[in-house]
Amino acid sequence: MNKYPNQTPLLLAVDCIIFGYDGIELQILLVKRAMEPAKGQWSLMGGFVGPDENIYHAVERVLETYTGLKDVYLDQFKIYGDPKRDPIERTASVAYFALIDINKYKAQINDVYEAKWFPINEAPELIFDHDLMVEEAKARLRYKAAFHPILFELLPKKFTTPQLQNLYEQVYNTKIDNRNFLRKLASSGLLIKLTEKDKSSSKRGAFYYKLDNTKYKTKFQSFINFIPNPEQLVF
Amino acid sequence: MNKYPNQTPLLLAVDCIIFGYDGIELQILLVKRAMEPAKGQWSLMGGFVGPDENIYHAVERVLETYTGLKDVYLDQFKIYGDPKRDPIERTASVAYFALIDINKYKAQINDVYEAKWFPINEAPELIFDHDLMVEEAKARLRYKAAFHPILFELLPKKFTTPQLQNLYEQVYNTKIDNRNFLRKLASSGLLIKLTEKDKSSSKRGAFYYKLDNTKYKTKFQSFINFIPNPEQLVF
DNA sequence: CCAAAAGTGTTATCGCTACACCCATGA
DNA sequence: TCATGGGTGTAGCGATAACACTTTTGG
Repeated sequence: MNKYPNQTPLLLAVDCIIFGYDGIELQILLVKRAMEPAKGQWSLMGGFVGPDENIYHAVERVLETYTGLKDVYLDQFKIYGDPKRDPIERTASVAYFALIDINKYKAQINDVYEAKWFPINEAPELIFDHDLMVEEAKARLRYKAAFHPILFELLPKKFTTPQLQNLYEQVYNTKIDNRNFLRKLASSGLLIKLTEKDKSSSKRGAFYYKLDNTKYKTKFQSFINFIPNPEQLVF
Repeated sequence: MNKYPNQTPLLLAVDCIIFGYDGIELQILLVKRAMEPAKGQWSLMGGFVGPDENIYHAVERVLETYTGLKDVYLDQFKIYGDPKRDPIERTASVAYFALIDINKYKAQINDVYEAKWFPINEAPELIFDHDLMVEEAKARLRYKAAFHPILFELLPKKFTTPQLQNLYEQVYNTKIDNRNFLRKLASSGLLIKLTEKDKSSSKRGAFYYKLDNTKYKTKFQSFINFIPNPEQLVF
């Protein structure tokens, strides 16, 4: 077939900012880059979009390759296209943030890739513009999580409300009044209380909850304000 | 310099969904495509990202070429990358929606391009996946405008509150109680009342207002809920 | 004087925030 | 028994939504 004349093509890639939560801190998953340039330096997980492959498929493939996970929550938040961002060849990169259950990942650890979780504030310097991507991904995560219950994606099937509250506190770097938080949570109707308790972090134990998946799906589009005074959020 | 081996490059383009408001309806600006394929069919305004050109620069260039306008409100909302979306050659397209003052555009009319404003619900069928882009741009516009005062970008320097309310009603396809609307508007502090009246749409006349640009900038990041019950918005 | 659009107040409800103490348990 | 983290209630405030009539004026 004919082509458009006089146009300069470029490479298209995807990069993932993969967030996880270990019950204490928000983490990101990084990998040691396996190819030149910058081989051996820390980087986001990414890959080129293949011929005949659509972009979403490419991210899913990259994620599965590096983490073994499918059906992960993914949010395409920006494309980075500075002509000089990759010194080897012009490459535009579609950035996604992913939210995964860190425990599911652990089960799949794959030592082919040198991958490592880092607490969000202790991550090493990354190649190219990946540090910028991480910053912007964090901002977008905050923005979106202020109104949509996406942070549940970071938790295991069974979790406790203190865990959940701590997660919100980590993401927003703030203290939340736990009575108000639990009231909002209850009124959201998203949680189902289980009879079992988690005794690992206190003597009294905290009840496990699970997501009400039906309500989760129907309420996902709703704006639920889990964060006090979200006016300051940058987007 | 060396290149990445075995990667297939593609073309990168930008497409703009340009919204305008004539005081009555929300409109989009379309153009008759000047090249094959689909020459002569209606299309969004777009163009290829040049070598050594960053993406944002490309949109700005495209917008200025077609509308004569600079410094337009632009929001990059998605990249469309289906391998078959352009039948000639694989092209990924970064979609932006733009909000412009339709009067400024009129002053710049440029008959080199066959461009035409269409009421949003009376637009013709578009090429490729442009209809999908328009639908998704509308959804994003609604989403964002529910919390950020971006719709002011569609109005001329001087405007009346009935015009503004009608704009919100058009965008959300709903009736808004005007006492509540005006109260929210007043409490936002974004408007400065002028002494002049617009008599064009009523005998009594409606006061003109202008934006308080300082407050607009500081409040832009704030969430201002101009729409009752925004819970249903899709994003 | 009348039609047509602009402009104006009140009330009830709801959701949010601030705030401090008791409970359960293992060690 | 005590240290630790889990869990609970209330009151005041502010924002929202529902609701209808008066004002202005050109024709």
